[in-house]
Amino acid sequence: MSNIKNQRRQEIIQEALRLFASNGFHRTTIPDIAKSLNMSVGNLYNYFKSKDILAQEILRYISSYLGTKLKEINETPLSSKAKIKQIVTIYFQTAQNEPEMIDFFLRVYLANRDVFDNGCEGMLCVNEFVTEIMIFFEEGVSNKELKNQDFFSAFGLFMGYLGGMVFLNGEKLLTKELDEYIDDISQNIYNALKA
Amino acid sequence: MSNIKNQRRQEIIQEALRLFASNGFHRTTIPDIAKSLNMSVGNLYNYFKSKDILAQEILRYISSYLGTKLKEINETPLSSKAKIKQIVTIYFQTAQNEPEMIDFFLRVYLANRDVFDNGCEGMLCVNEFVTEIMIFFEEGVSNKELKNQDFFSAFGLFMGYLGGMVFLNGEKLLTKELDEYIDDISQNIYNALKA
Amino acid sequence: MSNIKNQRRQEIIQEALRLFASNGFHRTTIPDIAKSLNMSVGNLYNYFKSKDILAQEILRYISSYLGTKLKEINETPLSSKAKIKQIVTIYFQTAQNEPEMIDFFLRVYLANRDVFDNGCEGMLCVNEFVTEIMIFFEEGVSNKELKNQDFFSAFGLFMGYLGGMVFLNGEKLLTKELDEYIDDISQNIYNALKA
Amino acid sequence: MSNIKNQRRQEIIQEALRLFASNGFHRTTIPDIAKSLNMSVGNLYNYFKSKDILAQEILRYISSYLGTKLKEINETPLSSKAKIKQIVTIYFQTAQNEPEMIDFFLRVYLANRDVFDNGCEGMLCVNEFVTEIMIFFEEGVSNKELKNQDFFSAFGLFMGYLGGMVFLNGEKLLTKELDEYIDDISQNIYNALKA
DNA sequence: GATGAATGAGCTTTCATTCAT
DNA sequence: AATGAATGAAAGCTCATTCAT
Repeated sequence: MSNIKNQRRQEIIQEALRLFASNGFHRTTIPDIAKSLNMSVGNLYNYFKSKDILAQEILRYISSYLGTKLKEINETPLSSKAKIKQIVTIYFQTAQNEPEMIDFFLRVYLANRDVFDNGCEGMLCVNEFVTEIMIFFEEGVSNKELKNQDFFSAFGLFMGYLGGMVFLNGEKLLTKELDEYIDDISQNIYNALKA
Repeated sequence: MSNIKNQRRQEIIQEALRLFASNGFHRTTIPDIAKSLNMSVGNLYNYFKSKDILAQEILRYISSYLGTKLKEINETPLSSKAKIKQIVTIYFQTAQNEPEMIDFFLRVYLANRDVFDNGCEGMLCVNEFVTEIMIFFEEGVSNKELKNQDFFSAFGLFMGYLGGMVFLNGEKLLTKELDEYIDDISQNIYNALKA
Repeated sequence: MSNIKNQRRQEIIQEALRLFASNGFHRTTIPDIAKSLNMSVGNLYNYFKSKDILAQEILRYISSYLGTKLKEINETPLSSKAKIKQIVTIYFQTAQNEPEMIDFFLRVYLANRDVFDNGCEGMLCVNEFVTEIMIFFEEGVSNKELKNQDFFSAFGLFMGYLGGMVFLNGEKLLTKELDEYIDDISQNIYNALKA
Repeated sequence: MSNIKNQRRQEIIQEALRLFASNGFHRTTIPDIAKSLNMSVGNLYNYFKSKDILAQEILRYISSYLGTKLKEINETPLSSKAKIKQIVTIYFQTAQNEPEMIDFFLRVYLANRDVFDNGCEGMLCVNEFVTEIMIFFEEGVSNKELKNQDFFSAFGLFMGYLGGMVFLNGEKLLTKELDEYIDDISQNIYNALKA
């Protein structure tokens, strides 16, 4: 694929991500996306052959984006406790600065399972991201900083907790800014997971 | 409203809940629901005057159902630690036996905010449920069993964590049955919240 | 028909008239009318066997009501010029005090010809009213006060002109109150028709 | 907008006008219009984004069409009396040859005020037409051919009278052809308005 | 690659009318 | 006479996708 086409694909992914995240999958139409990009509907289909496939590519993009950030954390020599705080920080920062990424998880991925049925089964499209959480966890366990338990007990805690907070924030139910919760929440997670 | 009509309303709520939970809000049509109930579309509208309002009533129903269960737990003289385990148990049992309740939260409520905009703002429709969590938490704090912190830090942990586990279960990613996670997860939550 | 039933019929006619006149024929539903009368839909159908027939009865009612008023004028020994002024006055007073009568003509009768096709063909249902205009006109002609011309040239002038003014008034386009136009318009009509 | 698309819009306007005028607004459905044009429903919505807006565009079209004809009359050096006859002639000719224009006024515009509420308030969409009547009237007054009176007294006479005649004609109540009334009616109007 | 008119199935919602009670 | 739940056809409108240019 030509470089220029590849770049256009990236632009589409980012704009569609923004729209899906703020309006939901079914309320965002292909014509909406095309118009937002000053592009014709027909041409959009030259880049992604269906709406579902576009959503799947977006999921991969997010997973890759967040995976990369987590990888940087994993590559530092910090303690598990410090890494937890870093992860929470990254997550909340992303939720504040590029809220579309987390919102896409909550509003599109979580809610429209059938869209991802053919192409993103299991963890196919969120692999990069999950892998880094797994690396973080297993290193903590082998260092004896973290308690040895089923990975998904830990993964569910991380992802559910952080997602839940972002949801509450989106609903304007929180009494403080999201980042003011970083300390409490990091501590809670650490307490839950520590050896 | 006549008793018989009220009972029919309940039947509609339960059937619609089942369908929304398994197919999502936008992929469940009013004709689908009507057909599932052997009822005409027009008559369905005699009971609920729009699809959104039907979804809102379902949300109230779930909140009331779960709120009642939590209330029973709150009224026992158990320690906070024991109550946490009870709550996790109730939640996972519900997820296994009546999965539509939890799925509705994840697939409909969480993801289609606009549906609930007019009528369920803030916590209007989930009030009963949230209130019980709040009571549980504040009693634990005043007993000095739980650490005093922002309520939403605790609420997000509970709801996000449990919801996250149910999601992973629904995705068939868990390696064990959901109820086999009860001990680990209760312990993690307790560790996170204890004084 | 029993007296009591007849009275209920009159109440229905008047309420339905009010609703049809202010919302139009198609935007007024049978359930709307029933609710407005604290009556069940089914029972309404015991009085009028279809929506169209209800509208036709209303038309007869209006024609009779206005016909009676015109008859009183015709029975006075006034000059044609004075009668014209009386007719204009009656019409505008009705438009101001019971606007539903004139509005029904404009919004329902004029616009939904098919509703009146079977049952009110020709002048079948507006007979009383038209007859009085005819009597007025022919007396004027035989007195030599009015010019002898095709009756409909005169009838169209009366009805079109007055209806047009009420429409303009309803659109809030008039710069004065409707009754302030009485003198000008009576004079114009007289000038148009006089011998 | 491309030329071809613009032309298609015109075709839609003309066909929808025909249907609305003969069946009324509510009894003419979008599928009816689309079928009449050998066009899909969806595509019709690419041209006009709602049924109401389509009706509003039709109103503008008629106002412009008739306004243009009146303008030609106004631009001749005829006396007011002669102009009145011309206007009546044009109106009745239009009613005979393109009856849909006048019928639309009577059956759609007059009777379905809510359809025109958002977009055609006041005289917004009939401006071209009304303006020419106003020019005719004011020139007559300033020439001293016509009596100086409130414009709407004159406007209501013109429009109401002519509309009323067309209605009677549509009801097949007239004993002569519409154009045989031209002389009488022109004379009546002139008598009503002359100085 | 790019355009956008065109399709048509399918959506939510409405409502005149019926009928068992 | 009275009720109102039930019917079901049909309305206005949407949108993923295609295809001739």
